[in-house]
Amino acid sequence: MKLATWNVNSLKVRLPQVLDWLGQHQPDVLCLQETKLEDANFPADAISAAGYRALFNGQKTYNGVAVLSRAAASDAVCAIPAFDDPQKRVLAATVSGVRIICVYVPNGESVESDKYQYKLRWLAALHTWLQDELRRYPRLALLGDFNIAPEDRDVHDPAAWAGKVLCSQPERDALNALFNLGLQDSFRLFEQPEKSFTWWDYRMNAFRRKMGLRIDHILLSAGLAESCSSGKIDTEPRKSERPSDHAPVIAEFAV
DNA sequence: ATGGCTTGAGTGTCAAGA
Repeated sequence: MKLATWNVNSLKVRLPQVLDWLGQHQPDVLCLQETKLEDANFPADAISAAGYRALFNGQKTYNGVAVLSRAAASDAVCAIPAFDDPQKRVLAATVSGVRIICVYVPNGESVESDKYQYKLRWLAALHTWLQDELRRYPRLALLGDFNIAPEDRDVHDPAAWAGKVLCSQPERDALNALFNLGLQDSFRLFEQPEKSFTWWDYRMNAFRRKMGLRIDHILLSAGLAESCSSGKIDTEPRKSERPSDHAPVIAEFAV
């Protein structure tokens, strides 16, 4: 089974690239973040014509997530239970016996911001919910834009980013708490090149200068991680005209 | 230099991203 996640930064703008990518890579599941579309405007017909079913949970202007799958998806959940949040950042569903949880973790803005406190509360609620989900679905994948670089090797300039949002210790502690539930970072199950990132600022030619962060992840429960055969980042779409600032992340495992 | 791009909303210019 091939899973992928991609923060597209507007599905309206990136739809041609997403359709092209689906055709090239043929994933079983593609999770999208920052679709920035109300559900009424979701391009369901174009996705369907490409051979994919779609679940979507969106809003105008900001946020918005979707799960595209070749096989049918069931038991969809569109929010973290018992966490009141108007922002559309979560979509869970079961595909071919695997629980897929697509997340767009809040950015946080800066460690001094109220949005940072919201991010930490959001991550604590996600952790609580995942304890339940893992009990119900031992074969589980948590995919998305986490807005957290797990370690200094996931940061182009660790000294400059030390303690800053996306790299701060409370954020890394929250991510480690997810690892402590038994989830594993599929990318780190394999030997990887140095300076492997998933996001580069649009400004200052950051992509060309390899000034990025690895903040998009595919976490696998033990049952899936043990049969994982590949974990990688596809930087090709970041080189195209009008790219998303994020690259797709891919993980494969035997079913 | 708190900027630099990109998107959406909306038609002037700002919020938000990371």
